[in-house]
Amino acid sequence: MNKDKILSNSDVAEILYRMAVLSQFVGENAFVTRAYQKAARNIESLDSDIRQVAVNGRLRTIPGVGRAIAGTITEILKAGTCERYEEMKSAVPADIFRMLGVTGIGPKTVRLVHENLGITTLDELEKAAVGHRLQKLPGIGVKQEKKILRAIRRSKSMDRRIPLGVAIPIAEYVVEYLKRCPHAENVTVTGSLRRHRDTVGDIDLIASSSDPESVIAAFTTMPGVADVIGSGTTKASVILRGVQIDLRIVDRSSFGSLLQHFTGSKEHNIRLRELAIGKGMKLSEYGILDQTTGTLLPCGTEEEVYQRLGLPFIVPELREDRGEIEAAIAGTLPDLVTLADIRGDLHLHSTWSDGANTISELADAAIRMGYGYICVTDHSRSRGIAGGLNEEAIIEKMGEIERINESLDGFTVLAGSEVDIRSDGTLDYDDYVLEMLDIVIAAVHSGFSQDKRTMTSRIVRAIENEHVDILAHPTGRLIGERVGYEVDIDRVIAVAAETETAIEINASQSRLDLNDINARKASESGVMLAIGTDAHTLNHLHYMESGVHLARRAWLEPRDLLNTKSVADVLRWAG
DNA sequence: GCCGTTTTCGGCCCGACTGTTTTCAGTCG
Repeated sequence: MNKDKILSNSDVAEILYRMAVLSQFVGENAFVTRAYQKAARNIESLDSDIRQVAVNGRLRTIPGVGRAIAGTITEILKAGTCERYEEMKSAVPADIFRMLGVTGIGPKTVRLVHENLGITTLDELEKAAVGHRLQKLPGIGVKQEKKILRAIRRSKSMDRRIPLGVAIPIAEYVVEYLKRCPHAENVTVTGSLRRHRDTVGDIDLIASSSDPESVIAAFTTMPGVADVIGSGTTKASVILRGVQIDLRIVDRSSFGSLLQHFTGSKEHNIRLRELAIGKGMKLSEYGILDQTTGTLLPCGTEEEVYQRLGLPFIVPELREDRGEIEAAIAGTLPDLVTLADIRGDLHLHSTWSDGANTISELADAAIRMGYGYICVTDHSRSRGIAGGLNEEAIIEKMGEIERINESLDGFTVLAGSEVDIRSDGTLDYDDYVLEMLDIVIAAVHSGFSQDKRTMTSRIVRAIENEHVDILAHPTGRLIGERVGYEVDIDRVIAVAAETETAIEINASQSRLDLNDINARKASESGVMLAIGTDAHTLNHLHYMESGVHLARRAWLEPRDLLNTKSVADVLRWAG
């Protein structure tokens, strides 16, 4: 790591996560690993800047940070690394993180092949498996060697995380298929997909059945299954269209317990189990065991699980151990926004630029969705490739919007634009044009390779323009395609709070930008958020649902979002 | 390595599957 780099919370967390991995390898006990992970997670979701916390001497007020880790953090902030980290790194194979990234290969296996065969990279491990050198090692046989080889080849051909646009249709296909099995009941999506994370690692499904084996058999022989990774009497995993799908089956009486368990997150469940122990209970996917009487109480519903632990129900989107359990205990869980609270869509493209539908068609669709308004935000003049409008065209477009509004009752089309932020931070229209528009969305669409400092001041300059109402897709990421430009998002959030500029939650399944953590940070900093679908065709309007789920993961309530307000209030807000 | 209205030492979430060392370790979620 560059010594001169200013470290963020996530940089520090990243090193601690790596230390957690390395600690497993150098033979520390498992609780050391957990301690590093816990500290890393709490630093990652910390509201304040870790540098400031360190300066104030308050590192040990962070949960999971004790004397040793506080010292480690201080060292990292000063030097960009720490002695213990470097020491552990030098004792392990160079390619350790890639090897451990392969499902089925853990620290014990890596250590075994390193010590016995001198293997340091994933490619060497693959070669050793091909040359049948692994099966001679203690604890590894012919089957284990084959399994490792298959896992390596699979991981090389697979993306690590899958965008929702890919995962959701696959999940729907499998659920529909299983529902047609005569013995499958309650087929339900769980895991990170049910928590509505922006990407998922695999797809987790559960079901109940009086004949689990027939359901497992149907699952593993389902059309499209490319590989069966494992198959037991209650659980199986397959690969379908390059995605791993896990199915787990239990008795109907403990369905709620199972649903809760497999929805996760793992961290949330660990906290719940710790809480259960404190109350003399033991929580598992089968139910809650009363330690004093030794009786197991299976929970038929998820609500029952939380109720028995003395907690209000916690919705799946919040189950990340980011303070939801403390809030549940204190009775301060947020009253989260729902799709029904959304009254309009503020980011749409029409045939005036690169959209597929006319303004009237967009308005009709929005009316059918129960909205009170939309804001049509076609591209500005520099986006030639996307049909960006020059000044004359945008004024003509405003005339059309006026005519459409005259024909509508109880619904309003707002005139907006998604205006390019030029590379120097100026906007793509003169102020007199911006002033005429109801809503101005500013967005970066070019010059992605600018360095962090330049990009940050470019965006800051744009949102300091008094006509800019919303900053669109603030990091520019495209899930699975590009990571986004370098930007100091904390600085952008701070300036947005000062200038009262809203920040967009772009609901497009390939963007979902801001993400949940930053959206929550922005809201806590006093920034208004606005969910926009960035729709280019009518079916994109339904991305609003993904945007709402993201907002819920960011702990947002209706009042935190611009597009839960009436059109009059939106216009008043935009000034 | 962290933590404490049971504990400053002795705990730390729970269970399934797989393969192999025939009673259990490694890995995963």
